[in-house]
Formats: sequence, structure tokens, C-alpha cells
Amino acid sequence: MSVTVEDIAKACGVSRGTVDRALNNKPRISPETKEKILKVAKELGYRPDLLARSLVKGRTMSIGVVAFDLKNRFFAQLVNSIEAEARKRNYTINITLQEEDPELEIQLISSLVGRRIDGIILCPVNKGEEFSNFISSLPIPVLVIGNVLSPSIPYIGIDEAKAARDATNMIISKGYERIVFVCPPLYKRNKKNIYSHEQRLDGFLKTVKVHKEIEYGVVSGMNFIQKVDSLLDSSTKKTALFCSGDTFALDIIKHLRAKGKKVPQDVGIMGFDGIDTLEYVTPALGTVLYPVEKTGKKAVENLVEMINGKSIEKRILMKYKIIDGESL
Amino acid sequence: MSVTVEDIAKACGVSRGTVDRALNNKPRISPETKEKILKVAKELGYRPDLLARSLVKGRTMSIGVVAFDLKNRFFAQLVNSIEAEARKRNYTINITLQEEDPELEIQLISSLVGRRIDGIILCPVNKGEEFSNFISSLPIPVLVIGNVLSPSIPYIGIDEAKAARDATNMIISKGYERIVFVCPPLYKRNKKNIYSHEQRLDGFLKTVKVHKEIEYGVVSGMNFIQKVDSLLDSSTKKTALFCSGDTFALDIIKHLRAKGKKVPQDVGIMGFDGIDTLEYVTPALGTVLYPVEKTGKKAVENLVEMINGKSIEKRILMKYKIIDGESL
DNA sequence: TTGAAAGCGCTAACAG
DNA sequence: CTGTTAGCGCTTTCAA
Repeated sequence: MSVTVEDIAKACGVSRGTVDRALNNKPRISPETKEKILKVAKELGYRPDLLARSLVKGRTMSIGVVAFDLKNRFFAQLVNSIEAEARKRNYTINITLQEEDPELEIQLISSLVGRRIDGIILCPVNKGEEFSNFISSLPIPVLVIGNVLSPSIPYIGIDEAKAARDATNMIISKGYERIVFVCPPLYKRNKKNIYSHEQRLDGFLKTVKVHKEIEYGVVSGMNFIQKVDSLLDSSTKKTALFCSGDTFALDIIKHLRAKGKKVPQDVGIMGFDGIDTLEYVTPALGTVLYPVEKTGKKAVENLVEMINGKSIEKRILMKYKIIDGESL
Repeated sequence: MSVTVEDIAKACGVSRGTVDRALNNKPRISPETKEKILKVAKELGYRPDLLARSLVKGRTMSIGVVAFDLKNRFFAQLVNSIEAEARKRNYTINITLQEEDPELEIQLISSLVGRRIDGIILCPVNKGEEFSNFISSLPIPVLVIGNVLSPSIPYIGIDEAKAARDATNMIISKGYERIVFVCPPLYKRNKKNIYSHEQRLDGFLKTVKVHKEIEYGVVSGMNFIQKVDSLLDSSTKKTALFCSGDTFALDIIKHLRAKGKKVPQDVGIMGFDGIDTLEYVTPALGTVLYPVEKTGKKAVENLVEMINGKSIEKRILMKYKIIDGESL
């Protein structure tokens, strides 16, 4: 079908080895033959078969990405920056979405390994020792983003608990009498890896417990909007809702608006993540700005290091930023 | 390094051919040997090298996607559905982002072809005969989304011009005296493929010219916000802005809000695309709902058909929907 | 400076 | 039912 090294060799009356030397700028070839080979290669429209090359070289120059889905702004932004950084380094990315299905995740990872990609950036939904062992047993390096797996598997992200503490303190400083942590995913903590949300909860609880005067609560489950509703009706204390993700905050704001309640007059709202959607939302949401783009970039940098046999830090923390919006 | 067919063959005292028959459910093998081989394969933790398989099979079971970037909601949603549908069909996707760089786009496509992917879904930024010829000359099928390239290259999308006509008529029915088409990308029409925006403009113009009583205008360029501003100051006619993309509309709304102007009281706004961000935006933006997810799904379906040697329609049109929001 | 041959791991074809 | 061989397209090694 397409042109091969063999074809060029024949056309030039040389051997495949010589063609290889010409095509890949290797020494031990005369300038004349080289020039001729390059010319013929161009004429024939030669395109190297990267598949065959990978087979012999033992690396594919591609990295696998396993994420939840791309509807989620966080992952879209993340993958965007991963691709950009990978491209800079001549890597291609293979994206697979596990849609929060633990079994699918394992399948996808296996498939990626089978494709002989050079490394994986993983946003895991699985957790536990068995899965961690599975990851550790893989023949290629894996870097984890978002949810920590085990101390021995490289992780890159932010200090979630500390960020939550800072955010909670910010809310407290606004004079709220009651703060409710809204964390819908919490109910799946037994089945899925929601490390980051648990850490955020932890940071929240630690902070709020110090302030005896402040009433606090935690809401979890997919029917969090109803729960929030009844909570708000149950007391007249000045209340703030600290949501463990911006989208939850936006859902609540939307609901409150429909009910005619006002933010922040009737209730204060704080988000987490700083997704780009916020740019167009009013009132401007207070949130914790997660440096997604930088995280993606850094992840590629470090994964490539690992691919090249270097060791990296097991826990790389990025700088987050507390954003004081109009919603508090 | 890792376990190969050869290893299993040796361990079982059979030939590679037999192992192949066992592993891939091929006939002409006794149940006992098959069972034994499968058992040993599992014990050794065998993982087929898909690279080697692809080399001999001539297909990689992966499809390439070339898009602008994933910050753009449209592409994030599109890629999300492409991945999901591809996964269903046991295809993996290779994503590359061209960031609206025509030369990079060509490079990326070449690289994908070199990797022997089975087909490409392309959201082109290039245009013109030369590029179309380049695409046609590729040894693998290409399906285009968004911007049409040439009638001979399969395209999937919506009837942009008709959608714009319908949208314009909807705006007119609201009693506006002046309608301005805001299309920032228009200024790059000579360098880049902005087919869809041009079609939208075309649909707008055709419709508005029929209504002699209505004043109309077109704004282009990245400083469209300023231009819109001075336009609004220049007349007291009841004006609507028909933006050729939702994000432009959102940018304008944001700006107007900052200036204290109200939508739709002071000016009506209509968008195009129906990106998911709109869910959280007020006032609810009137827009043209592009069936992104269905388009991505359909694209994979059709590309796979092409990969399997079947021919498909050259121009597949999806159903769009005019959304009457609160912004008009 | 160039050629020939081996081999990456797999599947396919043909014998046996 | 099973083994052997060739070959996918490339790179690498060892001779010449």
C-alpha cells in the first residue's frame, strides 16, 4: 500500500540500512547518497510507519490519559493542557474516559498498556490496596492526579485539606453563624475514590470545630438540593454553603434563584475548583482556584521524567488560591 | 521484558501458532490444550502487544481526532461523545489539538497517519483546494465536522445557513427594529476555514434583506465588544444582537451588565451553539441548539463504516433546534 | 561508506 | 488438531 523503506532502497539501488541512515540523520553515509535518498523519499511521499518503529524501539511516544469525562470542566481543562504539553514534547495522547466505572477503569488501563503507551496520567476512581498493587505492577510509569492512591504512587495536585481550611476560615471571617459543607459524592466513599472530597471535608471539619460558636453541618447524596432546601428552612441563622465543587454550587444557585432567594443576601455560597464556566456566572462565585492548567503541564513534565527513568517526588503540591467572590 | 506468545508456547510445550489459536478463539484446537494455554497465559500475566498485532493486521483500532482545543465547550462536548461511541466499538482515540494553526494541523494529521490510525475525525482550520487534495490523498478515511472542506469529503453537521435563517426570523418575530450579526471570527476568513460562521452570516443576511423595514449590520473582529458598544450608543432603535457563537454572546452580556445595561430590556441577545455552560447563565440565552453529542456519535458511526470499506453520504445533516430564551 | 541479516511480537498460510 | 514458516516495516548489529 504505502511506501516503505524497502521501496526507497530499491528505487535508489541501495540497502535498507543505508536508507535508514539517510532518513534518520545517522553517521556513516556519504552526502551524495544521503541527498539522493532524501530526494527519492520525498518524491515517493514516504511516511515512516511509527507502529513498526515503536515495535523495535520499545516506545511509542504516546501517553495515556484516563479521566472521568470531558463534560466536567475540570477534566476538559486538564486534558487540554496535558495535550498541549505532550505535543511540545512530541508525545501524542490517548484519551480514555472511565465515566466513574471502576471496572471499566481497569480495563482501559490494561488496554492502554497493551498498546504499549509509554506512561499513564490517571485520575482514578478506584481505590484500595488491590488497585494500588495493580497500578504498581504495571510495566510503565503512572502518575496520579486528583485522588491519591497510595503514598508510593506519584501524585500531583493541591493540599486539599489545607485549601478547605483556608476557604472555611474565609467564610467564617464573613460572619456566618452556620456553615454547611455540601458534598454530594460523599455517599459513594465506600465504592469509589473520592479522596479529594474527603480531604476537603476533613479540612472543613477541623476548622469549623475550632469555632465553637459556629453551627455546622454536612450534606451528601445526589438529592443535596432538597436537603439544602430543608436546611435553609429550618433555621434563621446566617448560613453559608461551602460546596465541594463549583458545579454543585451552581446547581444550588440556580435552584435558589428559581425559588426567589438571593445570594448572598439570603444565603452565602462558596465553591471549589474555579472552573472556567464561572467567568460567565453571576453573582461571581467565591471559590478555591485549582491550578488545573499548571497541574496538567506539570504532570506531563514529570511523567516524561519517569518515562526517561528518572525518579520524581511522590507528592507534588501546586499552589491554589482562595477567591473571594460576590456570593458570600 | 513482558510475556510474549513465545513464552507461553515454551511453557506449554506447544508452538506459537497453537497459542494464537487458543488466545484468539480460533478453531482447530483441542479443548484440553486450549484450556491449558489459557491457564498458563493468565498465570504469566500475558498481555498481547497490540502494537505488533496492529502491524500484521494492518489496523490499529484507533481513530484520530483533530480539533481546535478543549477549552472550547463545543469541542469538549464533541470529543466526549466521540470517545464514548468509539469505546463502545472497541476503538481508542488519539486526540490532537491544532489550536487554529493551519500548519500545525497538517503536521498533526501526518503524524496520525504515520501512527497508522484507522481514520480521522477532523475539525479543520485549513481550507482550499490544496488542503482538500491533501486530505483526499491520505490512505485512510477522513470525516469532517464543523467546517466544510469540499463536496467530495464527507461532512457531518447542521444546515448552518438554514439555522441562521430560522434564528433570524425568530428574532424578527420579537419586533426588533435593528439586528446586528456579531461574528468576531469573520476577519480571518481569508486565512482560516470559518465555513460555519460564513454560512451563518449568509443565512442572516438573506433573511434580513427580505425585511426592508429592518435595519441590519455586521460586526467582526476581536474588538467586537467595543464595536457593539458604539453601535448601541448610535441609535435608539430596538436592537438585537445575533451572535455567531454563544461565548461571544456571553462576553457581551457580561460587558453590558458591568455597564448597567439590561438584557433583554435594553438590547436583545441571541447566541448560537447551545453550549452546556448556558445552563448556569442568566438571563437564559436564546440560541441555536447544535446537537453536539449526536454529531460526535454519528461521526464515529460513519467513520467506522468508511473504515470498513463502506461508502457513506457526503453530507450528513443533523437536526438543530431554535431555543427561545429570556434574552430576547 | 555500505550491505546483509536478525529481530521486535504478532498473525496467517500452508504443511503435516 | 498442531507445527513451521514467512512476513508486517522498521532499526540495529555485524561484516565487508
